Amino acid sequence: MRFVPLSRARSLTAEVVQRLESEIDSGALAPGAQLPTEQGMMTAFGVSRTVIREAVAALRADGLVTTRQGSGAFVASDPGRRAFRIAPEGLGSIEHVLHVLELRLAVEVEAVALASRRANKATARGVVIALKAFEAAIHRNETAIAEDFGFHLAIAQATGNPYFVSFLEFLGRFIIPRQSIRASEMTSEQNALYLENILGEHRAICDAIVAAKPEEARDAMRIHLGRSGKRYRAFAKAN
Amino acid sequence: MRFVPLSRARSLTAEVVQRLESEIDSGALAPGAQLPTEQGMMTAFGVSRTVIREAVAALRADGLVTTRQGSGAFVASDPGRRAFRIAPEGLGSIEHVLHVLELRLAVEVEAVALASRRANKATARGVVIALKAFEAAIHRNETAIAEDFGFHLAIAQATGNPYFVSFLEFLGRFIIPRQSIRASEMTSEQNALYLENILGEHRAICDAIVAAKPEEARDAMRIHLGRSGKRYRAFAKAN
DNA sequence: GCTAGTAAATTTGTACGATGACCAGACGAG
DNA sequence: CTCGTCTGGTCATCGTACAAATTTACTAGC
Repeated sequence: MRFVPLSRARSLTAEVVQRLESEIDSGALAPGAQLPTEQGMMTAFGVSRTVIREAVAALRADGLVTTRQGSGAFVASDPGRRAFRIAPEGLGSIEHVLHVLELRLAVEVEAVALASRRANKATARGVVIALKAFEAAIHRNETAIAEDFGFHLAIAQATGNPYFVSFLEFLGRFIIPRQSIRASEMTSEQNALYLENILGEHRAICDAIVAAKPEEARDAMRIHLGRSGKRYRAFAKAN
Repeated sequence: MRFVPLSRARSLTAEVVQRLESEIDSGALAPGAQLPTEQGMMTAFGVSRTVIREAVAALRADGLVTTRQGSGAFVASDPGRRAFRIAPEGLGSIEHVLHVLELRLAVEVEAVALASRRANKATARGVVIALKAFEAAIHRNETAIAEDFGFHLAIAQATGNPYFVSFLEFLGRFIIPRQSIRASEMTSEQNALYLENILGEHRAICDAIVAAKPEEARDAMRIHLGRSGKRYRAFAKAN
């Protein structure tokens, strides 16, 4: 018998947030429309002003509403502020991790092609330096997780498109923690071999970038991340 | 002369939120660590409890902290909950819009390849239906914006990877409003011609998917979105 | 009638105090 | 050592009050 968390007894604030969110999503509260006044919501939901204000503060943090003192609270007319999230609930499953990896592959394969075409001296140098840092960390017999990610980040920087950088930083939070297992579950020799493989793949990518060969870079990145997926799958099966 | 909002006169809540955010980002408050108590923060910041509670509610909505009644407020140990945002400030500039389009291209080019390989009967049918809906809207002489986006969404659905769907839905909010100009600025004939071009590109993509030819699909999508970028650039220059 | 200026009403922002629910640790009985 | 009980601390919710900003209504003047 497994005990489920028994209905959580969600807080009033969370309740109000969800109600208002669904009102906005359903279009009952159109963009630009004014929300009921705090007094109105107090009576409508039957809660205190504190709860209403915290709920509105949460929605404001999410970018769904804006408030103006003396005027009221309004549904954000700029629909852009809403955020992209990856629910951490399903992240335990192998399937979800691979799905995230697939999204990352899509972005990085294109990023490396852009980097090949557009890298200038400084950004290309950044990629080379990141590769060397990765190599040095391996030779110091470390897990080199940060350096690994740093290499990918350097590529994103070389695209000249800031969104690639921030998106990769965002996804990195989901990929990296999984990798951290590799230190605990492998012998030192296994780890070294594993990292040497990755280093070779990284080197191929780096060469393609400095040679300004987008198609080769694309292929190299696709191979690299494809193998990462295989490695993760094999690891997950082993546990 | 453009009047800037002169020092913003930010609310106390926003101030506290930013302070706490930087504390967390800098690592002064490590993941899992307990925040000061509400009383402590009240005296530390010199504000009332209302402000503190609203600030914490905002951070909680952002996923940075979790609160437990009777225990305290803690920095979220799961770093994954943080969201990916696109700041709407720079979105007026052409450059930023093209950068977003570039990110979208990366995701969609891969998505259409995955769809070609993995589409089953139902999802492939969804793509075809979306294409027909787009065509019908054009023949009804509409702007067909929703149907256009619907076609791309159907492809994302055909990948079987839910993250492609949600990410495209997220990006759609940034792309679509820009397109909406096309209705206001064009004559009916211009619009019809414009849409016929897009329809042809969509059809090529759809054909590649049902024929299960990933590489052709990739190329078709790359051409399609590449031209979208050109169209937007031309439009922006004209204004 | 129209405009400018002022006053009042409305609404959000902030402050303060009080009570209940919940949690963690101390303490003692068995 | 294990199990209740107690106690202090903390968040959740409630209520009231005032400040600040905006909107609306009104009034005087032309």
